[in-house]
Amino acid sequence: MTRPTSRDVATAAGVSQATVSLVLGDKWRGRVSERTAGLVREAATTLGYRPNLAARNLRLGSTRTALLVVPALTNEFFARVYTGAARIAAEHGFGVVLYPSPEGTGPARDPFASARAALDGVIASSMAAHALDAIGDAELPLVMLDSDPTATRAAAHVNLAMADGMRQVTEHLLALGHRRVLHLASAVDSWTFDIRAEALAALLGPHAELRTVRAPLTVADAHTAMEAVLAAPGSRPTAVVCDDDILAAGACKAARRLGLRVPEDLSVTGFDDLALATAVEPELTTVHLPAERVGEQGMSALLAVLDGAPWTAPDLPVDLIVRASTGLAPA
Amino acid sequence: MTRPTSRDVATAAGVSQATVSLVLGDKWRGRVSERTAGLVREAATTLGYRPNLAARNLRLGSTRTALLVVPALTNEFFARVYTGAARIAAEHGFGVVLYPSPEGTGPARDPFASARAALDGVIASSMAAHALDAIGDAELPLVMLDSDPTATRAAAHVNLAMADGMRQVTEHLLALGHRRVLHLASAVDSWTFDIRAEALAALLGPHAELRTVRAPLTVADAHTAMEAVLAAPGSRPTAVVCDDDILAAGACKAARRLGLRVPEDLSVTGFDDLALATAVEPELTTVHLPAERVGEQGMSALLAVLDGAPWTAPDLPVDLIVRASTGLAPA
DNA sequence: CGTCCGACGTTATACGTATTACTAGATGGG
DNA sequence: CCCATCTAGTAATACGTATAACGTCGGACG
Repeated sequence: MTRPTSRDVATAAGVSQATVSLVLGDKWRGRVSERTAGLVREAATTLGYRPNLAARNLRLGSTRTALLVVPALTNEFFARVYTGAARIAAEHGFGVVLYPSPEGTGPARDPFASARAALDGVIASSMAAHALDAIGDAELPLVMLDSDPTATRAAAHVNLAMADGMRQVTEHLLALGHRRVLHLASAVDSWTFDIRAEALAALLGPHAELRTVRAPLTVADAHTAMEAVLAAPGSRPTAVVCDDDILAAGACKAARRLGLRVPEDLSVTGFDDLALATAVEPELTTVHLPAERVGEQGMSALLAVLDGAPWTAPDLPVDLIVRASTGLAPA
Repeated sequence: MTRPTSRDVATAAGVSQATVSLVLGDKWRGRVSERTAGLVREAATTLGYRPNLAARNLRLGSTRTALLVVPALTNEFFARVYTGAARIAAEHGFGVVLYPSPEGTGPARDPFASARAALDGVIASSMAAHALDAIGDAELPLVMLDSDPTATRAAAHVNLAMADGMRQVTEHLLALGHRRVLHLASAVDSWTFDIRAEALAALLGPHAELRTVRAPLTVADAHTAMEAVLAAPGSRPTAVVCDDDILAAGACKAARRLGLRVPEDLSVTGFDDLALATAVEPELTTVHLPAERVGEQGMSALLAVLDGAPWTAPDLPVDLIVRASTGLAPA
């Protein structure tokens, strides 16, 4: 009771294995009669034939499979990137396998061995720092997500207009009268975060006082970092710009714990527009990032590169969504 | 400039391809001299040799790859299940590829074709209802997560002690004096949710009044459903038991919008203990589910089944975590 | 009437690996 | 001195598929 092969189908249909392959591969225009093609298909279904992917991949020398390298799937943003990439891939008969680069801990395993499959290409987020050097030495086509276009040898880049997002945030806060701003930045070293920091500093610099505090990307860490800031003596910031909704949620909690109202006493902005942004009270003013689109474009770019076509696209637009966590600066 | 094969390594090292395979496969104890083994390894690294996984899989007739079928990765619970499964898999030289069953929309694609790889087994969540029948007809070893052990032909089951979780919730609320309880249940039809509903009704039945409202698993849906309940005339519930932290977050928002304080006026409990549970204010009293353990056990079970060993384990324990969203029933 | 051609298939082969047999030389015991 | 045993490798093969190259058999056409 082993799995039927194309040869089994062939004998069942009374034809040769090659004919089976032609029919099932849809390459029989004018090479096989309609009648025998029907016989083959019938035999295949009654036997429950499924082609052996390993054999096919070996023969074709390509697996129609891409590796997506992300820092962690528990981050909703990357789960959505995967979703987008997988959708486009499916439309083209491709698959996507994940390599969630393990957080430093443990021996740095081989992303390619762990994929357990020959790969046609790689899509990597610049935030998956741990895995990037291991990927560098591979000869595979590479698409980078959210990374410095001048710094890597990737075949294509997919970037978000992060600086523009920061511009929208800044203008929003300035219009509300805020002049003392805290940047609650990510502790992760990554190009996307650097871009935001630079943009914020440049845009806000002439008009307002800016301070920066960094925290790991968890609610609890943001909470403690923010509590320290708010409890310190001296003039408090009236607005806090966060690199991530997760940080913003922590900032809001810290404010509440210290008896400050959001947004009456303190305005808070996030980034990403995760489900979290509308789960907390007040709902977060944040910058919506089209995460699925990032995945879609990444996969599209890889497909283009595999076809030998050049690929380039403008940065994906991002949009400030004003909700309830920002308001007029307190007098 | 094509990828080097084991034969290329062989000629570079001045040995036969078989020897290369033996050395690199660590099967050369007493069959190859230490010196030539060194030569082979050296040649392999200088050439940058990587074995062709497709060829290996074809030869071995096994891919050391499992398919994980889940409803959606954007649900943090399943992202964590994946993480756990992937960790155990990696420890055994296995890989995990995902099939996030698409939500009804679109043509029901073939999970196995989309996996783009030959598979050794399948781990499926009962919540991925859309894909389950497609999986049924495959001859692959199957491990079911959170499903009725009497209803499927799975080789192994991994379940959580959901009924016990509900017991803990119920006792906690009864001890706080609650006698009018609302069950905010998931609109998804799934065994795990049925189990909870039954347990809650049975445990609470004699001691308190119970009403049930169902809502899709989003904060917004829970919000509107809950608002309808709280705004309706008649006696309000004093506690709401939610099937999921997402629903609980929506319930809290609804309460707050209507001017009710949590937990002084209304107690709310969740389920899952997602990051969301500690991101909202007040932090949610909820039932912690060991999501990573579910993935780990699922993968361990599959590995055991593949070894021909029987596998069975008690339900994974779950723990009520009392935080700030529950309190004494109002007088 | 010879030949050419289209329709319908088949035969043979290669993809890169792991593994089973086999070989050739050296060593040692009786 | 001869056979058994061990060491250090090699030759050959199969996994299941896709496809290039090759028949074969009528009928049409010059």
